[in-house]
Amino acid sequence: MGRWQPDARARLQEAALALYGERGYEATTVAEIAERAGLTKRTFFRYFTDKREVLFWGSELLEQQMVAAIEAAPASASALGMIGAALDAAAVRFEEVREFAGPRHRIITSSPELQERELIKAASLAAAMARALRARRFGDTAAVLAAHTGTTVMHVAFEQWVEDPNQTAFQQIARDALAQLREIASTG
Amino acid sequence: MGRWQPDARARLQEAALALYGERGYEATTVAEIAERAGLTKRTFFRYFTDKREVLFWGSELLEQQMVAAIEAAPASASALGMIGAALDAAAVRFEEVREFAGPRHRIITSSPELQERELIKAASLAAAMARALRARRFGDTAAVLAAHTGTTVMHVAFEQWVEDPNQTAFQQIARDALAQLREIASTG
DNA sequence: ACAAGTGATGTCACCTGGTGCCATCACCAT
DNA sequence: ATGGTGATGGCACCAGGTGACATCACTTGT
Repeated sequence: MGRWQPDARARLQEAALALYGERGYEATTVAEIAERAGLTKRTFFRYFTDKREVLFWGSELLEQQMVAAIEAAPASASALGMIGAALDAAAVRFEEVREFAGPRHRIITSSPELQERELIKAASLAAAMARALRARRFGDTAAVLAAHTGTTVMHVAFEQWVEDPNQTAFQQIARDALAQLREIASTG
Repeated sequence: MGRWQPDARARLQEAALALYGERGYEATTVAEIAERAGLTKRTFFRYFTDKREVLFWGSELLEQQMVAAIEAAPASASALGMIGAALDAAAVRFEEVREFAGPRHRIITSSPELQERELIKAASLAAAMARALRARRFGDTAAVLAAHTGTTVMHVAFEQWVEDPNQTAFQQIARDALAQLREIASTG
């Protein structure tokens, strides 16, 4: 056994998720989170750049996997086809963390500050996918539009998925949403 | 003449825009902004809820005008057609403030904190447009997707517009972008 | 004309998020 | 033993943000 309790980061995440859920995000203090994890405020800020970031650890991984899906898509695929592949990749990740998705989503929804952070993560994801699409030889505007469309579809699908009593697979919900988008874009 | 200098809000906005531009957003203190406007930190926070909001005054107006455009669109229009009408309305507003658009945009681009705020304003706008589309009898998912697509197109067009040496009209750039979206959504 | 009221501002104390700097302390390599 | 090394604690400090109260010029009712 090491000289400190292991997994300080994970302990901080758990403590934060619990306290944010119990008292609300704003009513929770960083000092309280740290104390619950057996650490100090100062140490909290060594693991997370701010009070919000503790809820968004792992978003780079999702980004990487979705980008990888675009890079691996067949050359014959359209821009939105590649976005579909990226959404399939996201589905895998989401199903892995389904257990925490609900509480985490409710916390984020309850705080504008946290929604802002979620939005900028989505924007970062969109930018990464846009770069990947450009690398697949799509035009600049087309790449950006398709990428942002992808995150929009992802969010719409996510909200349906996280509140779905039937536990429908994310992949299916996302595919339906993407199909609906194609429909409204081509109609009229 | 009143007992206080008039237009406190406008003075604070000007001071903030100037200081953010000169020293950068993070290096500027609310107390400095207030001092430059001949006021106090406390008064700044009576006009703006936080240090970021001073750059986003008037976003509700844009929202209202775009929503109004959707409400006024012909019943025969498609969802994206109504979004197009909303973008035309946005174009009017943007041309009015073209003078400040460039500096303001550069400041926002330079700070993640400000980008977060801009993103949540866009999300609010999208939600408002989605409500308007639902009122026009579009389905839930279609309304949300079309609305978010609209803000995406708006942002893509805005970036091209604000940096365009030819001063092309926003309306034209936005219409082109929307047409491109329709293309990528229908191809493949 | 005088008193009471009103509304924008100032003042002050305070809390919390966030950071820089240095101390500590267990373990590890030589 | 001796000297790193790396995660942590402690402390001082700044800035954003808020609540409570004071001020002060002008307005309104009588």
